[in-house]
Order: sequence, then C-alpha cells, then structure tokens
Amino acid sequence: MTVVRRGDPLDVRDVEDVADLVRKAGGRLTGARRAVVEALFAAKDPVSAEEIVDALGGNVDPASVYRNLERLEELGVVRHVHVGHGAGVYGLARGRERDYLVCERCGRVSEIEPTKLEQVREDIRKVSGYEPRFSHFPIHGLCRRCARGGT
Amino acid sequence: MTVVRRGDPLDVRDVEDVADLVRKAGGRLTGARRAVVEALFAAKDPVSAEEIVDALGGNVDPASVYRNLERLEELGVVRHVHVGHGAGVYGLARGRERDYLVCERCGRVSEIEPTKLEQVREDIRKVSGYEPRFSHFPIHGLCRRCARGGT
DNA sequence: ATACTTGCAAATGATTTGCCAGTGT
DNA sequence: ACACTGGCAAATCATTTGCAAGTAT
Repeated sequence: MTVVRRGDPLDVRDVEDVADLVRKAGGRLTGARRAVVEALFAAKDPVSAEEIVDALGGNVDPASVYRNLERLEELGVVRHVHVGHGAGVYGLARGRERDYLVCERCGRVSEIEPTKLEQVREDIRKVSGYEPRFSHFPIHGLCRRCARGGT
Repeated sequence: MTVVRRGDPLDVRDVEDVADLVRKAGGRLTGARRAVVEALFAAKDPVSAEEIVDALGGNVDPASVYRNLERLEELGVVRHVHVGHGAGVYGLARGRERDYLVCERCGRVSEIEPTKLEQVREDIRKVSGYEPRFSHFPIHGLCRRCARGGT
C-alpha cells in the first residue's frame, strides 16, 4: 500500500470511496476491513479501537482493528488523536485536517477549525519558537461547562 | 499523607526540604524515597520513572519509584507531564507551575513561563470556550531546530 | 510498637507482533 | 494462484496492585 502525504485534504463519503482507495493502493476490502470502516462511518465522534470492537459485537479481533486503523491512516482515510491518559480515538478524515480540544474533566473531544487557531499558533511560535500541532496531541483543558463547576 | 492544592507555589531546595514535607505529612523518608528525590535533584530535565530506576542502578524497584513519585506529587514536590507516546516524565516543582512544549521530532521537553502563554490561553478561550492547561498535557509540535529540517 | 514502605510477582490496559490458515482479486 | 488479511496467542510498554516482610519514627 502506498502512503499519502500527511495533511492531504482527503474526503471520503462512503464505504465505496474507501474501497476504491484501498484497492488502488493494492489492498483488499475484506469483511473485517469493511466492518471497521462502517463502524467509523456510523460513529459521529472519534472512537477508540475497543469501542469499534464492541460496536462490531466482538466479531473482529482487536489486533485486526488496530491493523486496519493503521492501514487506513496510511491511506489518509483515518486520523487519530490522543485523549488524556486513555486510549487513542480514531475518526474518518472528513475533508481538511482538524485540530482538537479535550476536556480533562468530562473527556469530551471537540473539533475546531485549524484556521481559528492561527493566531494561537502565531503567538506560540513567537514566544517559544515551536511550531505547534494540535491535530495529533490536542489541547487539553476544561471545556466551558466543566470550567464552571469548580476546578 | 495530606494533599496540597494543585498549583500551590512550592519550592524545594534540597532533600531536607522534602524530608520535612514528607514527615510533616505523616510519611517517612526511607532509603528508596531519598534515592528517588536525589535522582530528581540530580536531573536537569524531567525524567521518566525508568530513567530514575536506571540512575539508581536498579537498586529501587520500579513499583517503588512510581509509588514515590505519586506520593511526592500529592505533596506538591513533584509534577509530571506526558510526552508524546512515551512514558511520562517527572520533575521537581521548582517554584511556580510551569507549562511545557514537546518536540514530536526530537523529543525535547521545554519549559516555558505560564505568563508567556497568557495571550495564547486568552485566544483559545475566545475561540473555543476551553480553559487550556499546558502543564500536564503540553503543547506538541516541532521545536525551532526540527522545524527547519523538513516537516 | 505501629503503620508506613519496600521488593517481588502478578495484574492491567493499550497496542503490537508472530504465525499460519483464510480469502479477496 | 498469489499475497494481502484475519484470528489467536503471546509479547511489549508503562504503570498499578496485592502481599508479606522490612524499617523509619
């Protein structure tokens, strides 16, 4: 399978889109693979590998789920982010890259348009020299709701 | 042992400072505990539990190192941050809380004055409603040096 | 003497890997 | 047919927990 440059805007609409990409890369759309992709389409928010396994009724082995997520990520179809201490969560690449915010209290994962963080990125560059990336290791903190009820 | 409110400015100068805090909280400054504290004083940058074990020549069990780091963190003497996929790194609380930046390429962990990120925090609040915290889950990205050589 | 601590072994949780049988194309 | 994949068991990595023996105070 070939790899896609990270950041490539890639949009998948349905399982067939994914099937095309997989085959084009020399891969096969097996039952397990299709099931994982369907689970991802069914989920509104990013989900963990374990949640995918559960959603599939345990019919697909965790190892296969991980391997498929890995391959799909190489194809640019899937992206994952790290949420606090917990398991990584995976989601379909719907269009351009997204940045994320994670609530350390309630665990919520919120997407945000990278453009909205441009000023933030600029300021961080200025004060630290670092070029920040919030797509893989997101911004952690307290969401609006949790920020209210105590710290 | 009693706990300290998170964020309390606490400054430890030497092992004796820590010993006082530990005893004051009903704890004991055992050989293993003292060794872990000394290893932390000896390290310039935050270190992983495994690095502490190694630095101590394997004379202290990993479980004890973890337990000590946990207790010392409860006392406000130690803080830890999560670096990429790797193990957490621990450091002594030298004065006020610090924020961190991690380079995803070279692994470097840089401290930064929280005040320097005030504008950043403000902007994030504005665009997302989140109250960010970079002390536990730091900002990830590319440090100045790594940002130069390709992406 | 008391109860906080330690080392050691075993358990966890998340993810990876080896291997061989199974199956898309 | 061919080699990409799947399931299953076992291995890894970081960290935690159970427990009986050890030791600061």
